Amino acid sequence: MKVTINDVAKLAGVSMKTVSRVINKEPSVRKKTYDIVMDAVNTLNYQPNLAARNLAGTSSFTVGLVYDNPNAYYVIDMQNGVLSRCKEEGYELVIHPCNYLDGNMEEDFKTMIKRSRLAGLVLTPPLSEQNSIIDMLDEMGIHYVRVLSGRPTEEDQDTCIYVNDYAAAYEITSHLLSLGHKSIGFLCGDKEHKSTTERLEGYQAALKDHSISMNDELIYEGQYSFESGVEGAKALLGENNPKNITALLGGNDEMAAGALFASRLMGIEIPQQLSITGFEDSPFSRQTWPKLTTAHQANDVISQHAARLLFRKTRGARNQDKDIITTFTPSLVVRESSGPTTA
Amino acid sequence: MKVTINDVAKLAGVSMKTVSRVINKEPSVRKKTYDIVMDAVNTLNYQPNLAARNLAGTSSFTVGLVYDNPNAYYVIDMQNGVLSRCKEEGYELVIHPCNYLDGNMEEDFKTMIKRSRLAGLVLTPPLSEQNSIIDMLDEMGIHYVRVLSGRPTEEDQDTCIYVNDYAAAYEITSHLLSLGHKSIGFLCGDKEHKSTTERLEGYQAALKDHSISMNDELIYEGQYSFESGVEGAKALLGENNPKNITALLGGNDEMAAGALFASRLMGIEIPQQLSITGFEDSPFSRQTWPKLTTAHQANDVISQHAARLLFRKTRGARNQDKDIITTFTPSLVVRESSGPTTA
DNA sequence: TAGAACATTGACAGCGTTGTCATTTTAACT
DNA sequence: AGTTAAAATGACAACGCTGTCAATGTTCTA
Repeated sequence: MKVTINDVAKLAGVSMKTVSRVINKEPSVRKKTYDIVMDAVNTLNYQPNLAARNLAGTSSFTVGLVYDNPNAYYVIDMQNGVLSRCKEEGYELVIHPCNYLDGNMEEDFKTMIKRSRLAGLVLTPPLSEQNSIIDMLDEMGIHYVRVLSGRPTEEDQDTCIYVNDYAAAYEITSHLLSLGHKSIGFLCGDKEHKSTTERLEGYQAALKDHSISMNDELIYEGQYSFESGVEGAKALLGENNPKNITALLGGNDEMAAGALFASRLMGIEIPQQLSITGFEDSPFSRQTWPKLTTAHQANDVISQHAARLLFRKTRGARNQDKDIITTFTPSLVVRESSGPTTA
Repeated sequence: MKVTINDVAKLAGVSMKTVSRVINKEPSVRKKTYDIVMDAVNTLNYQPNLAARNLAGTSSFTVGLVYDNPNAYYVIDMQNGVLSRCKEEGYELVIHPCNYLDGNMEEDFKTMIKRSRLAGLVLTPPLSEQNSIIDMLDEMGIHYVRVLSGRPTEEDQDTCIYVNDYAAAYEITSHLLSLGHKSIGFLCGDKEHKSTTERLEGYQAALKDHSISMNDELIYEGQYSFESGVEGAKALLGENNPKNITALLGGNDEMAAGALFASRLMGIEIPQQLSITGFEDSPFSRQTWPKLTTAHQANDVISQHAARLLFRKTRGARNQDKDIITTFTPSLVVRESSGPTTA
């Protein structure tokens, strides 16, 4: 019933070490031997036992995905991406949600690592931006790949996957500008997040390039939540929209949805009286009314590349994956929540 | 740096087997010995190595969570619930998203099980309802716990956690009835899902108890998706709402949101002209406008109990967790999408 | 064609636990 | 106190694999 490396070895007529070499794709196995062994592997439908591999080897076959993110869509996408690569490479994934504010994060990490020695970690924002965590991991000698907001200029392409929020925000803002909007509000997330400052700078750069003067009063800092989107829209639009805002950039889809909600309460027609845009293209940007214009962020693809990058680091010479993309730029998706100014 | 069971044994002045007994909470360890060992465990901050335990032991310390569900909120909640129990009990979780239509599910399962022998599986709908899968698992001798839609009458309380959708639908429908609605439409999911028939029967029972005659034309079968909610509302409400529908029961929040969207397109005011209710109380039932009246389903708690049930089965005598709840009834949450009939 | 250099394979220990079974200690009886 | 049963502990192999290093095969050089 249970087939081990020995069974394969016996059937192939080689030592178990040779089978081990084959399944680990080690060099210096004759092509012919390789084929014989693979035949045996296939006829027996052999699956190497992960526990044994992790115990015996110096390297491990489990990777961790660490996140502290309230956005279910985001987490699922990241998870699926990493998982799909793991499956292909025979790794297993242990997920590790955590709460940065908990404080005992360090202990938490250590426990996780002791329990199952890890090949490496995929870190997602906002954890991936926390220097204290990075330092800790470096100190512990743990491999990791960070997914974070940034631009191609930042060249740590061995451990980072960048999401170019700057460019995406620039594009969305340009879209709004080309529609004729001049007074564009920005509902940003909290400034602790790198994505917030990146998106903000993209927004500002676009305005500048279109010779529109900046106005800090058009910027509202929230927390990337639906509620703060509601609050932000109320704050910015005020009683009678004194700032003559005709478009609102949501820091993410949730905030945009919140703004949509608030507009409704205030009796504002979207997009006739106000354009609203989101960010990320999560499923519910398609489930609002009207549907949100947003920037599509391919989280599943991003996380797949993050996993590939991790495997490349982890397995050194055995894996020279060359086609890893390390910078992703979310792309504009125009839907019904944005339109030309009527003014 | 790396502390093993031997280090603990040495410090405690006992054999490693005794330490093993202590960390596994085996009986027949003297209280005094137990304390000494635990002290050593704590001062050394010992964490048993999972790979070694899985390899050496007959039982395993990893559980699997299997799902084929497009709802990110649901999956995350289930995951977190199971994970929190795993953490407490020292288990690790491997998640296994799958696509039932893929066909090669069986192979898939077998591979997963071979790679890391599993203590057991937590199955979520719709997989948990698939008899072919259950049979397969029984045949393979794999422990599992199923989370599925059902009522207390069904008494497989050793392997099943029931979500009483029937009662919840009854309650929601009653809520609508008490508001004065008489012609209530139902946007149900596809009938393949047990939750669909359960919710449908609850709806029908409530109507019956209020002496309202049934009308199959008030029922639209969709797929639990936003889009099918849109379609359903259009179909039911038609050109001029010929059926005089004043309330619409969504099979889940997404369908309700879809119905909300469609109503908007048709210029129908919610809740003045039409009440709409959801099911599940997922985050976006709070992010629609108006917010959805729905039935709160505590998925995280449900999955925690599922995990506990699994552990009880798995560890037999060593674990006699008695406070496991095996039936959960989602509870009505009244928000702004439902109101009295104006007719 | 001998010998060196290199490529390929194998024997065996060891990874950190748990299971088995033997041994020692304690408790419970005459 | 002496015996016996039961409880508590320990010694050691085994889990299925990989790392190390030695052994064998192959190819190349002169």
